Amino acid sequence: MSREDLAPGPETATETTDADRFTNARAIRSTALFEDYTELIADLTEEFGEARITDIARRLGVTHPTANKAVLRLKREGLAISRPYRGVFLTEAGAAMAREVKARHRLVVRLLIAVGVPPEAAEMDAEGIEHYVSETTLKAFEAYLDGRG
Amino acid sequence: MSREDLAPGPETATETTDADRFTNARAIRSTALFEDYTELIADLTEEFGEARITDIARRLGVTHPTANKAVLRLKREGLAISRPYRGVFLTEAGAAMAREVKARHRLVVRLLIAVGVPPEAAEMDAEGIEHYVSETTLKAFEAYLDGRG
DNA sequence: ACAGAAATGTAGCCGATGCTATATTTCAAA
DNA sequence: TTTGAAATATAGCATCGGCTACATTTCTGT
Ligand SMILES: [Mn+2]
Ligand SMILES: [Mn+2]
Ligand SMILES: [Mn+2]
Ligand SMILES: [Mn+2]
Repeated sequence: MSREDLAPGPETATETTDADRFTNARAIRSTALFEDYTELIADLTEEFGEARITDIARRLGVTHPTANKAVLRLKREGLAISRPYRGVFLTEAGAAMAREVKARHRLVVRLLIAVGVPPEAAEMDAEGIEHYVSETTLKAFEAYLDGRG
Repeated sequence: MSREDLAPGPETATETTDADRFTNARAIRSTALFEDYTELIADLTEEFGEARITDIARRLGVTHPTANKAVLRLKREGLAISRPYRGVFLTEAGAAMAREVKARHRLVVRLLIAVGVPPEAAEMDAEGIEHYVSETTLKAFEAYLDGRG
């Protein structure tokens, strides 16, 4: 008797397994860093006209070699461009990601605050939560926030 | 003129910086895997009396060498114990983490559903979100859920 | 009791993401 | 214009968390 035989339940065609959920979370984890970088580069570009490696590193709380290496990956993925010893800029794809992430970030913060989370904690937790909020959940957040003025 | 001089604002003694938030998220990211493992090992132990590597791997959607290596790290951190070719068991510390994580998991799912997220999406997203919900936010979720019966 | 199947373990590869230490380049002050 | 400081780049190290391939041990059916 194998374990799959235990507690079979009346499962139909499609069913979300534990593995599906964990696999989904792993996939998201691998893109979360890019999301944070693009969002940050967009912010810095708006503030200063460009995103310098030093500023990226300081805002993220990492050393500049770490930021530099991450930017190399961003460039490799077509999300950013830069010339040696100069600022980093987003490509259209990178800018699109930044817009999408920023919208998600703000919505998550708003939702958290709406259900009673103190703003400081909302901002703190949102930095991690934002990456795991699906399109479906995002819509639900919007609907919830709309339905209260 | 350095950039710290720009937009200084009337900041007082303690202020949460962007770096603080990202550093917090990175710290959590490094413990999230342990949280999933301990929660899962607790589940399997309850269901089957022990947690076998094969079952852990299948539920997580990874290969068994991956699960095996993770369990080695769990043991190194004092969260689990096991003998060769035998099941994995949580230490008291591991069991405590499992209880804490499971409570957080359930509360996040309940909150998401309460604000209108479809149960399927709530379960999916919670697998990632759960790790980033602070104690403060957790309390707020509880208060919110209490105040609606 | 044994053989084959299943489970577990180990070796070794890879990329991501952090770090320190050390070049190299650019910027800014004298 | 020079030169020291700041910024950037690169080299090299470590750990984590995935994988495949292969070895070993345990379990199971005959
Ligand atoms: Mn983030
Ligand atoms: Mn963000
Ligand atoms: Mn999880
Ligand atoms: Mn969970």
